[in-house]
Amino acid sequence: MGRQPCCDKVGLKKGPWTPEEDKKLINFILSHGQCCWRAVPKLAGLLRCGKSCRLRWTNYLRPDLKRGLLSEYEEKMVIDLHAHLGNRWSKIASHLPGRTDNEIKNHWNTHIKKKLKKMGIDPVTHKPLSPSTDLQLEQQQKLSSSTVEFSDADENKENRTSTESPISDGLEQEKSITSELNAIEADALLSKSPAFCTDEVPLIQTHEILSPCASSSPAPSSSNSSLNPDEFRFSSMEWPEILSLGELDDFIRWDSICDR
DNA sequence: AATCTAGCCAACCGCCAGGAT
DNA sequence: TATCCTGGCGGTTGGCTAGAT
Repeated sequence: MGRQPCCDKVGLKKGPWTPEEDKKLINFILSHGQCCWRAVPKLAGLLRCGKSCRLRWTNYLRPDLKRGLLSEYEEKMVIDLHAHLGNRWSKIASHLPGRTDNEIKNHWNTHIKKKLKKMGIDPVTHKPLSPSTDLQLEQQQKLSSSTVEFSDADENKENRTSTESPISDGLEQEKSITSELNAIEADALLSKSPAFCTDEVPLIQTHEILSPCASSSPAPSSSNSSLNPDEFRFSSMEWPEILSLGELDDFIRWDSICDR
């Protein structure tokens, strides 16, 4: 038979997280890494669903998250990626280090959509909304000239919409996009880093968080739960408020937790 | 100063794929 | 092989805040 249910949802707290709850969750993840989200709330002393804990961690508490608005470059990346991948926010987020799918989704819905509409571009299809005026054409040219180019993918761009083709094209296209983007991102991020919204620099760099044993692994993306606990162990680091909370020794290792 | 409105964003909900039993 | 659970994903909601009246 299968496993036990994630949570019974009875008597569980919902709504905004309190600082206390955050502390408990951070404490727990710091000392045990990410594993068995179902067990986290119980062992961390939280009246929350495991799912809620995972979401809180990945979208808000993860130390490698960037804060603040998306930079102009990140915004362009999002637009280009959306044109190719559609509403696959997690895929898009995986190309933007330190950004979460939720954050990108929100930013798309609240800022980028409006921006594109203003420019006469359909945010869904990435095509002109109506017969373009000179102004709209000019704006579109500006946008396209400043966006990240996809050599192969762009050739077919005209014939498809974000909702149909990018998804239906399947994994092959995504792979090519991904490999192109990796190269593009590396260059672009490096070359732009001096002006890369300095107030959005992550509070803590990934390499400062992960212990040497995990150094061969890439920085955790929005979905890094596949890491085994030994690969995802925090090194001793400064984390105001958190490390002073104590109680860490009271927890047991994930190995034994997961066996239960 | 009080009320209303719109925008933003954190969090929830429901579905799905993959894995465990 | 069938059943069930987990983790992940995208869509949606609701509360908070700032600006307008």
